[in-house]
Amino acid sequence: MQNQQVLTKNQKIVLDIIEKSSQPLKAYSILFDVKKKGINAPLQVYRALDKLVEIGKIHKIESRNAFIACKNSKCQITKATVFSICENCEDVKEIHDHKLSEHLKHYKDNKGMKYSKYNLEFFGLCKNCIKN
Amino acid sequence: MQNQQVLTKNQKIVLDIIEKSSQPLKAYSILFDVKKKGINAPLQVYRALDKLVEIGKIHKIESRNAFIACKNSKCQITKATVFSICENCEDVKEIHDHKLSEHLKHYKDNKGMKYSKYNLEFFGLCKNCIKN
DNA sequence: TAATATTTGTTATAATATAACACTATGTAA
DNA sequence: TTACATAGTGTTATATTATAACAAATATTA
Ligand SMILES: [Zn+2]
Ligand SMILES: [Zn+2]
Ligand SMILES: [Zn+2]
Ligand SMILES: [Zn+2]
Repeated sequence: MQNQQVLTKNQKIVLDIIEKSSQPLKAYSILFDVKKKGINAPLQVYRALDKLVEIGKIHKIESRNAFIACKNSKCQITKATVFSICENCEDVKEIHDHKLSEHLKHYKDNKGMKYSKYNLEFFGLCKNCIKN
Repeated sequence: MQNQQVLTKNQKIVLDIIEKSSQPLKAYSILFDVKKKGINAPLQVYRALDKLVEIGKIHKIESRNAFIACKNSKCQITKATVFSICENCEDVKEIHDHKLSEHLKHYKDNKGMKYSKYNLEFFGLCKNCIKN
């Protein structure tokens, strides 16, 4: 199974740092953090990121050019991602809503397109930022 | 009403070129095209793009860093966008599906977030690319 | 073993986007 | 009309994000 494959050294280092963060990290901030572990160049980070996205260990938040770890085994297979993003504090959370994902997974347009993947990003204000 | 406001010279030039294209355009390709009209620098393009996105005349395809004209008056207000993207030929279409957008518009998570906007991108293969 | 594919390390560079600042046009209100 | 505020412009410089190209090292498989 793809998401159980063995990771290489660089992939492990990069994944580790993303998993330790509750919030999305940017490629060059990851690079900065992993320099002490022997990763020196952007490409080394981007290559690891590409692979980790491909196997579903992390997701890219497209509107933010940032990467967050996935904690749900299901979207690793379906490539179906939903995020909520606070436009004030930039807090990002992955949403796992079975009903919503079923709805989207089975969505068919009238153009005959065959979908294999989707990405949905909700924007707004989180509970904290509404109060303040 | 916001989407009927008068556009400035640069905004018109940039909008014009995006509206003439059926497919999303990238900022620097827009810049290249509008140089003959007196726009010389990236910032002039990006400022026009920002404004046009803000008033809903165009949308940004986040996963592609590209901009496409909106032909639907409704998403100019709601900032609710859905796109289908062919991963083979890169054909992009905006989807206007009332049922889907109602479903998303009224979506509530259990975190107390208040959403004002969403962007959904479907990826797959278009009719043509499936055949070939 | 040899062949094959994948990953790595490295330098250089491409592509995307914003900061800062002086200036200009436009609208609003004394 | 003048004063002020707001938004847009033109420009140079720079920041941020991402990939090309190539040689060397490592892992996979036959
Ligand atoms: Zn996930
Ligand atoms: Zn917030
Ligand atoms: Zn639209
Ligand atoms: Zn296609």
